[in-house]
Amino acid sequence: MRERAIPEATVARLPLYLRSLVDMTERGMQTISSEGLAEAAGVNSAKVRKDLSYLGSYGTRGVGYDVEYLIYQISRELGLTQDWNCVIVGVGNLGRALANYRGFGERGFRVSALVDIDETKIGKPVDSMVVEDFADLERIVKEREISIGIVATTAAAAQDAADRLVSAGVKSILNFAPTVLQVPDDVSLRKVDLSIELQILSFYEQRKSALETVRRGKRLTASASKSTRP
Amino acid sequence: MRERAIPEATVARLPLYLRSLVDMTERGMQTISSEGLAEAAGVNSAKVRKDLSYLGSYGTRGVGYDVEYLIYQISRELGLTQDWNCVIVGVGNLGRALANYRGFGERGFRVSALVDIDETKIGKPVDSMVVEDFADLERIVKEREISIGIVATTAAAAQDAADRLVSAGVKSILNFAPTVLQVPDDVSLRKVDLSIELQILSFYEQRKSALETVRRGKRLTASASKSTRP
DNA sequence: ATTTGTGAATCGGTTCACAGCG
DNA sequence: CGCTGTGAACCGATTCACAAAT
Repeated sequence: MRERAIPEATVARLPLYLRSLVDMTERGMQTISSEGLAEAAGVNSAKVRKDLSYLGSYGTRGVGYDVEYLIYQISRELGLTQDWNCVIVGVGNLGRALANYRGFGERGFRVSALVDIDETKIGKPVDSMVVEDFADLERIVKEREISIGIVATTAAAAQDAADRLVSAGVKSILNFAPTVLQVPDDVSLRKVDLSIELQILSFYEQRKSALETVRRGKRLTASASKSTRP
Repeated sequence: MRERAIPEATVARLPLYLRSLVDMTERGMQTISSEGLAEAAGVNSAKVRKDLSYLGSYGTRGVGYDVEYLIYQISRELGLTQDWNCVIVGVGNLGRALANYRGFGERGFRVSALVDIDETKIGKPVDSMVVEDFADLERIVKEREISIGIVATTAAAAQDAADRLVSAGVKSILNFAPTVLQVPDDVSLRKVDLSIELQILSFYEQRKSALETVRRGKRLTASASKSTRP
């Protein structure tokens, strides 16, 4: 390999490899095979080899990958050799939990500001920080060189939060609010949506229960569903 | 269409459509085109039509989809016509925030138990519940017919939490701990990993900064990276 | 002998484009 | 005429399988 453009699917797995590799150094391992790394990361070894080949030829045939060196290369590729300043917008239950969450400072993400619109929260301390006014977002982003915005507002407030982050120049947003956000093409947006994850689990769980019911011979009334066509 | 096997990618989007549709009824809309639903859900209309076609032919050509009817069909497909009991394992910052999170009871997910190993937490109230002993997990799962386990422990404790959930008969697990969990094939596992999401954003953010630097003519020292090969 | 790196085959999912239907 | 439903074409990602390297 050589030359740019790492597939998105690969980018999404690199942090997983990185975590496994860090665990491995902690257990004193010097080298690791694609097979071993695959097992630790919960993927298969062909995927590991192909993914790593996009970064360069960093393995040694017959031996495997040097753990330390691979950590360095993946970190560099992911931009983790520098720290990133983040702002959490919305200091409710979730915002507070995120602010308190140790171990995402762990990989160079620093929560540099907490903002909210609620006047009763502004000025109050949360985890050795003080909640600031959402109205000051632009200034805060510029002064503290914030590059990542974490949206932890209600669904209703989330689009406004995102718009303000974007106009303050933030180009990376992580959305925890249960709503679809619109952002310009040059802004990266990822979402974490608890209730969607639960609904996906529900789908497969239901399918399992249905299967179980059939297996017990209880016979599902297959289409007692045609009900109320409008 | 007809006959089973809805693609995974489609299953993952159904909750998104459902949410948009619910918003639409609240705004009094009776019917919606694939184009309109696509816009609301942040996807394209071909995808909407193909996805919905896996559920059946629920649209009307020349008109669109009946909002209420589609809500019913998607809910049924996702297994949301019944309630699901959940247990949160690990009552730290995150576990507490999840316990307090209103609006995932909203779609029929009921937090029926909070458990932890920490004796100083057991017996204490959290959001109108009392933290129970992790040791009693099997009994609690059986008694309350819990089908979904939410792992909000530390990385170190997560595999044990998952193992115990599995042996208690739980077949759906949502993992918030920053570690890869091993579960049997018949158990559905989904994960929410804050720090991985941030690392993915970091990758694209870095790429943007690099591009910006080049654009300013500052020329990136392209491979000042071959550094410390081992 | 072992394990990487990678073309080639394959798979799942997306998008196109239009026939079919209201 | 408008919008759905769907084959067909396409595309990105996964897996296979093996030659190359040590």
